[in-house]
Amino acid sequence: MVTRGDARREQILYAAMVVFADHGYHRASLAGIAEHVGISQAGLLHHFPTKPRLLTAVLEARDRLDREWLAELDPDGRTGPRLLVNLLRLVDRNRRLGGLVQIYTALAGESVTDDHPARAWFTDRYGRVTASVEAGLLAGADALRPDVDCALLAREVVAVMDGLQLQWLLRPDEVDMVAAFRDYATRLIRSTALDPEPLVALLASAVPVPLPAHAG
Amino acid sequence: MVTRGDARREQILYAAMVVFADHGYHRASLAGIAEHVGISQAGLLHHFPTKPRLLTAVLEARDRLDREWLAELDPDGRTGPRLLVNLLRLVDRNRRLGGLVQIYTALAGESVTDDHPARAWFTDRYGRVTASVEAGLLAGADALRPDVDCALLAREVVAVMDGLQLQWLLRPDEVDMVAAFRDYATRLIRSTALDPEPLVALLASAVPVPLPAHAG
DNA sequence: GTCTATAGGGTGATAGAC
DNA sequence: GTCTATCACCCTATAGAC
Repeated sequence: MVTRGDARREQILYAAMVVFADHGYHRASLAGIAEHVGISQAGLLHHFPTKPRLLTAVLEARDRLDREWLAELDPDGRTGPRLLVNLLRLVDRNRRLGGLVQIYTALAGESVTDDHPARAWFTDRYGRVTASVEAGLLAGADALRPDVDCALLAREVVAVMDGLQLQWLLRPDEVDMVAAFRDYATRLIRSTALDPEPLVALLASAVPVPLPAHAG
Repeated sequence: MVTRGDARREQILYAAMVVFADHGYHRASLAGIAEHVGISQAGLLHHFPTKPRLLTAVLEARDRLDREWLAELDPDGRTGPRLLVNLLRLVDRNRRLGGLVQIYTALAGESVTDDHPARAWFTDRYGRVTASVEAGLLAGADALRPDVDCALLAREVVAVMDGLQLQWLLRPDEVDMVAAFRDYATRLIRSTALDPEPLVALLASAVPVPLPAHAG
């Protein structure tokens, strides 16, 4: 539950999300974030005492958002190859959200450096995300060919989503992540599911309007 | 050709590669790089007048290294699905190189932010890399099923390599990128090549000693 | 809860001696 | 080519008034 007194905090969190996405963590300044909110830098520090703690709060807020999206995307707890249909919808959602997704790519890349304050969080998050995808695959494993390695496959699926996102952020108008992921997921289903064609059809119609590859 | 007078420059380039990889671009300091070389910060600036120009030089040096590796990996200009065997070798090489690969992930993530000095370079590089993979696939397209979209597939392959690398950098001892990429490439060949099994066998023996997934 | 003022640290780049 | 010294800047965080 969110009390009324947290309104300013949420303003700051949102502004910090935007500024971290635009400049990364180390280049973002507290003064810049405070300016977005319309307060002074010292005023900001009243709500979040240090910069790393602001970052932590931002990442936790993103976590909550992610959980809401996943719950909304996957109300029936769909498993096995059908999971890919939900992930395709997630890719499409990320595309429409634009800059707010950038924070992951910008911070994840930055975080691989030695003692980055977000490193533990990302290490953790990848563990949870891949484990969750793996669990989804395992739960529907009876619809998959028996030689599928769900652990390796989970890492692969997450890797494809991240890698496409990086290419898309660098060239949004030339890279169609939805088309690329649909192509990937279709081939993946055909090579791992026991009864692929119904799922392939679902995938083809999962995201309402497939965009042309080079839309202006 | 490299003249003897460039020795110091190369020392600096190497040190910069290491420090950028460890800390990213913005957190790396010229003084820190200079210390690795054993000279002063002002001494460094005699060879590279500004920090962005040092970064550019580092990226260009990595480019040259990459080209040498690719030439060595692919002496016969192998194309089509066989390209994947060479890429698996590249993944293995990256694993063994450790920190020197990190510079790509660290800088690529950082570069998606608005006006990062490496952004244009990465945008360019992804264009070249995906185009080169696509060209390789197209050149061997007669060994592929006719419905394969080489452009989308090229982006996908690059995405898998990048995404796995990020996961591996965050948890080097838990993520086996070679195994994951081999698994991916095997499935990909089976679902796209007209005569997959010889290539699958090649893939299975391509990297001498497959590591156990959770080696200590 | 928000402000101004400032301490205290680090940075990229320049000037000029050797 | 390399150094020391220094400038000018930006940053996080604190102190204390309102």
